[in-house]
Amino acid sequence: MTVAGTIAGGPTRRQAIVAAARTILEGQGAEALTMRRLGEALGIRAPSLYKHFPDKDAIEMALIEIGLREFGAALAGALGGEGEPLAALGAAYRACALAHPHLYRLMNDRPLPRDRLPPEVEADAAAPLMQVTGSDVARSRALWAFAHGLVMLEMHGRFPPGADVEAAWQAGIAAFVTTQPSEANIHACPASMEGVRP
Amino acid sequence: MTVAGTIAGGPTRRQAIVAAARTILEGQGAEALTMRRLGEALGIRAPSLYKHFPDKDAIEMALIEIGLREFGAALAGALGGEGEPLAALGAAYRACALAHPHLYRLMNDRPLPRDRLPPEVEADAAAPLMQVTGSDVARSRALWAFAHGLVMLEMHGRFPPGADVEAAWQAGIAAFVTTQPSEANIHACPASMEGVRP
DNA sequence: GTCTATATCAAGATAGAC
DNA sequence: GTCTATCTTGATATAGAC
Repeated sequence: MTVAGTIAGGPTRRQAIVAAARTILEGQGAEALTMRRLGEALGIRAPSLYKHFPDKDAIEMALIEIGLREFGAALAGALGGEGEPLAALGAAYRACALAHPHLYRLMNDRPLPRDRLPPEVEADAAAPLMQVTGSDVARSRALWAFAHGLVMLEMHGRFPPGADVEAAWQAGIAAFVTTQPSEANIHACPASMEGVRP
Repeated sequence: MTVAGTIAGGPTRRQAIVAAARTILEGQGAEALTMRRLGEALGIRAPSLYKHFPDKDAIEMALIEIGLREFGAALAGALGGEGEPLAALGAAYRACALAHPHLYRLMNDRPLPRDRLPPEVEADAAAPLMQVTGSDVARSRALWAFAHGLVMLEMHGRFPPGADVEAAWQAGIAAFVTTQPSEANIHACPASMEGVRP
């Protein structure tokens, strides 16, 4: 009964490969994640990796899946505390993205190959964004766009040195808070939300 | 008196190269813009290009400069008409970006090498974003982030097929309109705005 | 200003032995 | 499951002749 990655007794070879891939990605960026370097980090040759993954994309997809799960969990956790939910969500989004910029870009700054991803992963990651708007899809998408755009601009250094990025976050969050449809909806979670993604 | 690109009598060789580079970029994407293909499009060999530009980056910078000028002009034009300025600006931003997605990404989805760009170009392109908020820098940055984020998500197909992206634009624009500091400021253009970029 | 020839480097992936 | 050897492809850029 050795289903890959599900039993105790040390990490699977696959898991070790994914862990090493993540270290390279987060430390040196997506361009540095090559099959040769990945093999080197594991003490094996690049061709050996193909005994565990069919191609490089499969390794990247494993990273994307992990990233989406962690990111979604962090956002969900931010909604658990007290304080303005929108502000808390925004702060968590920013902190999480900036803490893992290369992983964030791998997840969110390119087309998502949905057919190579377990079906619930994407919607689960997006659930907190739906929750905070009371499942107002258009507002969730607008909010996601704001957060994603600000994170990307900040990552790429598109604001002048010394710019008050925090003030920009507050200005945007304030805009979305002010137009909230109703307080009552904020924590509502209709059954129809399952499977919905922004 | 044949200053490059400033006199009548047909395009400079440099200009022809940039024009061909733009055609490739817009038609096939940034990855397709290689020195070999660019030479091929012009009927010459790749090494000959180095007689006109020091390296590939210089050609890309020329494209970025053109793109920023055109984009800024389009945004400024959108503010000239009647109707809600924020809505007009948003619509122009989206239309312009989606009409030239590869050029847009070259301009906005990566770090901007400011030292290889004439100093006024970036601020000029951003001026309409400053104008529409009455030079509220934080709000301008938040607005830019929203527009940039939504455009990027749409370009990458991050919304489900059939998603109402237009509704997301309206939801975001509505949020920013509602929190406008004051109607009077919208068309104000203080002298201190020159050189300011979001 | 264009050419040919070449340097340099690096990527993903496969074949087949062990 | 790992290895070596190799295929295939493609990139930027330079040297030097014409």
